[in-house]
Amino acid sequence: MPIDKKTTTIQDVARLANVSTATVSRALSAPDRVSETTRARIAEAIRATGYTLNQAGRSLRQRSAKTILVALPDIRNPFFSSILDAIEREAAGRGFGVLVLNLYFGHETIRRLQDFLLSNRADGLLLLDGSVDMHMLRNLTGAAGSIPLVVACEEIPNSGFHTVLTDNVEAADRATQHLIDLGHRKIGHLVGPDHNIVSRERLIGYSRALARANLPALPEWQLRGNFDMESGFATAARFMALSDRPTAVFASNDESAIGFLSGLRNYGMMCPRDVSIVGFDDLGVAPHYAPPLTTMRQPRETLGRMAAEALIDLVEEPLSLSAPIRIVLRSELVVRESTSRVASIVSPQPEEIVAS
Amino acid sequence: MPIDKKTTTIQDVARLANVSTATVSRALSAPDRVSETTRARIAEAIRATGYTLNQAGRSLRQRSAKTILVALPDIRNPFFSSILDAIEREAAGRGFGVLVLNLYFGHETIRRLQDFLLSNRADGLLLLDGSVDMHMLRNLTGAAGSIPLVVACEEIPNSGFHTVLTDNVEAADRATQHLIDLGHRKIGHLVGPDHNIVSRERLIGYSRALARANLPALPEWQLRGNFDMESGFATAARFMALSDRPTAVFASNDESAIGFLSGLRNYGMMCPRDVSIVGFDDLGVAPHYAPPLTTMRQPRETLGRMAAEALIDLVEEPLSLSAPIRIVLRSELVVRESTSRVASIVSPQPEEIVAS
DNA sequence: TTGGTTTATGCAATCGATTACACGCGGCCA
DNA sequence: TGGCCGCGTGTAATCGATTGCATAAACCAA
Repeated sequence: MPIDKKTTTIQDVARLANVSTATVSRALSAPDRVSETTRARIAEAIRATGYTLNQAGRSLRQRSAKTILVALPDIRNPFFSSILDAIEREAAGRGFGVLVLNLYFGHETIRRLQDFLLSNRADGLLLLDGSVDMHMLRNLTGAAGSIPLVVACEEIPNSGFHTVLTDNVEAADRATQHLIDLGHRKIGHLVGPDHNIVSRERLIGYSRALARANLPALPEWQLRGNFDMESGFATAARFMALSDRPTAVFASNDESAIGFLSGLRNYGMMCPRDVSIVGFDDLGVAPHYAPPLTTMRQPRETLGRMAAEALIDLVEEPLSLSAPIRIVLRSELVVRESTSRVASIVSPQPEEIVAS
Repeated sequence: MPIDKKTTTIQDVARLANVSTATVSRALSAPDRVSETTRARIAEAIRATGYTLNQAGRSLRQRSAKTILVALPDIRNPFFSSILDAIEREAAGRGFGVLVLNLYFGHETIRRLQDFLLSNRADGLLLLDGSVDMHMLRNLTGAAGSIPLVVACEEIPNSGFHTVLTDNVEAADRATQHLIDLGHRKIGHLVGPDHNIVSRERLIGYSRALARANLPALPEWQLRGNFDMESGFATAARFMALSDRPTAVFASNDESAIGFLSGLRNYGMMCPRDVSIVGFDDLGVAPHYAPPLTTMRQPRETLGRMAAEALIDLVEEPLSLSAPIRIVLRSELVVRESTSRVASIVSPQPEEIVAS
């Protein structure tokens, strides 16, 4: 029960154990350089004083904070938060702390990023967003002696940064192919935000699958959205307004798929009876939605873990001047009930109900 | 474009501006104690050298890290992650960093908490979990000169800690009352984990509403679960096995409600036709579920923000030896389509389909 | 003009831990 | 026996910023 008025320092331990502070320090960070008996005496003194190391002192001297900075566009998004979770676990296992930073963009955010990195509060940056300006990043991490950086989830093309991601083109292709395999010939796509790399890649994969199967790729079947439920919901109205409607839709993520289905219900459209839909991400709710969602599952935990691993490796072993790391993970198609074989040609038309 | 081989320190700035380091330091932290002209010279020197402050140095001297530690049971849970989001915003606005820590419990976790707090890496603890041992916490934060602590979301009864939460009993009462108002007389409850305070409080609110309305409170209508979708799903089977089934259910959170509904569908039960259900939390998916979920919306953003505010106030103004802060927020009932008036006495029974 | 106050700045100690260098000692080999 | 090695330890400098105290200059009131 060491209730200390003032913090106990390494000095206190040294005094009690009758050694110098240097020896105490060594006993902690390089135990084999200290004799058995001294080590025991120090251990006892530490217990007696209730000493805990002051990280600020160590950081100052060693120029490392045992902390990584994770910058992400939206913590609330379950996709990111589960990656963050995996990152935290990995970091914890290796004795690193995790600072989180919301990226809203604008100058303020960049300044904050800079502050954290250049002020020795974090030893490396794990970036879960590809839309940060590449040159700015290079300036930031290149300055002040090369701060380790790993970009995860999204890619910054031609940047040469270390990257851990999934192959979105290939996965989108496979998702679309699944619909093709079910006999669908008219396949739409809920596109993500314009500027977003991931959304562009998924569009490419979708187009590639259609092209390979010689299927029509009508521009009006590419319904633009924003990766969130609200925009998926809004998209449903535009979908219903189409004169020639797809029988299946590949949504660029689960959230937009869910919003879309929610919107379609207001028109009396049933999934998969009237429209098959395949999503992306396999959110927690996907297996319990109505209907359970067919979706591409990204290995989120693996992704977060490997990204954290890579970053911490870089932090601990800064000698890596070799080629940039590039880890590409494979997503897995999870077939549930939101996709089915295309209905016979003369399927019953849904009642046309006005949206609420 | 200050590409620095070695970090630039306050010394470099001082040299260039022809002043002492003391003056540079003051120019940064107490600008009004430095003359107009000197300040300008220093500002210029800072720009020229690309100086950024070394937080480790400052922390060491000032014994404060400008960082708070947020400890939570599960980052992936959208409920927590949106609170975390609000916390981060508030902290960012006040110049504080946010360290996150997953609590898995067991000795390891406690040790990590301790490390962070006692090592000067964090100035205060924001705890989003009521199940941490109170005495241990008091030891931790009481030792080493009183580390500020705010408990949010959940309460640690009789602990006297500063707390920000919602009134779960009252909200659960109101949710149940909503079902009563719709004419339901047989109302079940998906109970959360036993040891969890929140889940206990919601059970109390449920019971209170039933008692007030003189409605039966059969023990077998309290279906135990775990706050997650899987357990909600599993609960559906037990529900179906009941000889006398409730016509409405108050679920202790949205996730279990969703899992439960998902399970019920396998038995051909329709919501709200056969069972009305009200959830808790208003997760993002709630308005877009099928059916859209009636639920109690907790003011998550407000809660996170206020908790962060309170904690940072305490960190910055440690003189508060007054009464513990206690902020109780009110939740809001959001009525959607998962609840409806009770069906007429002789409602058509659902086909009994075997669960898949 | 004088004594006192304010303002702007510098000097140097300090925060707590790490680590380069040095030293003493025992053992080993030639 | 002398020289060398390596182990265990201590001494003291160091990391970068802050701050108590001192001082000089400027200002003001009498």
